[in-house]
Amino acid sequence: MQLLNIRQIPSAAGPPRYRLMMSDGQHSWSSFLLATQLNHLPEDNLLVPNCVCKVKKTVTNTLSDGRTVVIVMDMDVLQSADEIGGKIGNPTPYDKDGMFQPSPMKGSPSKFQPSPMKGSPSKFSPSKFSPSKFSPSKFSPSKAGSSSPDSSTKVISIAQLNPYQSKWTIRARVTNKSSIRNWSNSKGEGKLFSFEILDESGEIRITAFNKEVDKFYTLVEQGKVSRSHSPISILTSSDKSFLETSLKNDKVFTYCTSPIDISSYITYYFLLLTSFGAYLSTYVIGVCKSADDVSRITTKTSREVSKRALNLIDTTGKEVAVTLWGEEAEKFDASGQPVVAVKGARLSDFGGRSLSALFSSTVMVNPDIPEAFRLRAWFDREGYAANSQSLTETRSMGSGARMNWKALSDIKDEEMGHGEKAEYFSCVATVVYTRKENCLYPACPSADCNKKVIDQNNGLYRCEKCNREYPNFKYRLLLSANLADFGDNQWVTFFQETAEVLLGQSAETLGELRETDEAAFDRVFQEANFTTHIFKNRVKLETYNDESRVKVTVMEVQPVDHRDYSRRLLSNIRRLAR
DNA sequence: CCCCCCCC
Repeated sequence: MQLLNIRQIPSAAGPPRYRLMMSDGQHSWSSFLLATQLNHLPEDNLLVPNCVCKVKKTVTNTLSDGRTVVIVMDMDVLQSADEIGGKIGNPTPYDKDGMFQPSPMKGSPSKFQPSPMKGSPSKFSPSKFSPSKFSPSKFSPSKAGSSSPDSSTKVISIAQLNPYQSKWTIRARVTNKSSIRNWSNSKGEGKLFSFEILDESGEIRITAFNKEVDKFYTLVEQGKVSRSHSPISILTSSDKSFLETSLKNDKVFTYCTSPIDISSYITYYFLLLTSFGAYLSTYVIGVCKSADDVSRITTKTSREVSKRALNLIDTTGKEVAVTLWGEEAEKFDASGQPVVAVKGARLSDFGGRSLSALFSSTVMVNPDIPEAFRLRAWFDREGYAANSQSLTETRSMGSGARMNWKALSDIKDEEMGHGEKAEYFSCVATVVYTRKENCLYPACPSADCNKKVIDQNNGLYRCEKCNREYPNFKYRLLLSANLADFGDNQWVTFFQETAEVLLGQSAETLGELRETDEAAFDRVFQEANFTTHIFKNRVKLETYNDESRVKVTVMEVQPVDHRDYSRRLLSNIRRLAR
């Protein structure tokens, strides 16, 4: 097995894990290595991309979503990376900016089986990994002029690119090479071409300007021919943008002699698991649980553009907002909660963590890849009901996204509202009684005062709060009603706005009806009876004259999404059946 | 160094 890629999987609980991408030249597979097992590898500093490993012991776990995870319990490193990749890599441990911290050398050479091919044993002596080797001076720009990929260069995957590593090597395959383009503007003129490189973790665009066009254009053309699984190695320094990095004159661009198979498609990682760390470019796949309506915004340069945010959720229970732009935002159809894969979205820190699709991003709806089918199955079975934790905080969330679903019996059983603060919950319930008597009261007509006015019986109405009399009043609703669900019933109060939604009439209309057409007035209440809604409520224990009672106020009335409701019920059944 | 992708 050849180790193609190693990356640490952050986890809140339990030991850190490393995700290994292995290949035997024909197929590749991924597995996990527990950090505790790393310590059992005497030469774990050699466990770097491109090394050859012998996997000796594995255990297999089946996750709740049906996926099988292979955990490597014991393995040997048989060949170092530089023996395989020739000039590409050396057995260099990742530094702190990589994912992988070398543990102190415990040098048990007996376990390490040196390759019979070549390479002096001294190469693997502890001194090779002495701290001085990784001192900052080694990575200083002055050293960057070196024309061959020196041994200090880390071989990393594209997805591991981050702004804190100054020097790295990527083994990748060239795709999408452009032709040479000339430009001319106020800042000057020149020529450029760009191409993309791809490895098992991701893609990145590289641009060459002017002199570098002359130097690299032909070379990269050859890289394109290497589609037949002969990846190239690129050594370059990072510049400020990792999404589009450029080739520098003094950097080397060579071919890899080893027959490593880098496939032509991208593996979509379930990056929602993490908070994305330092990654700038992301490859995510998730179920589009919800999406905003498309909206038009005006940019700083006063251009109008369409945007739409999607909320993607994955099996980790994490959720993240991805913003689409322009035509992509307009034509996106969120119906049916499709699986969406986004290639190369930019990570933004808006709302904590959010993603923004770029010009160069690809958005795929229901892509034909195994991960998409797994996600679909997971979501339809249980994911829809998962209480996802969003990495993106938006203002509209708060009460909106987080539903505290309760049955009416829970109000008593859980003594809701007995604490210092009011509690909020949502329920699906049916109106079984509306108390139409005294549901309307004459209120102060001034804008923000809703105080009940006193009829002075002289055509004037007095407001105690405003301390003045008015020739008119406005009707306001204060409706008492009884809600029931399968287990209990509960008296609740609707104020103006929620009562109007429930009754489907404005307070003003109702006031008129009550005076002019009592039958029609009654009908409004009859029609509201035995209707079922989602009610969002506030519960608080209130005390009047030594008597305490729980008061439930309806804050919002919404129609029932039966699909969502049914799924939640099914999920509850499954949970309770365990 | 070209293009750039935006807003809350």
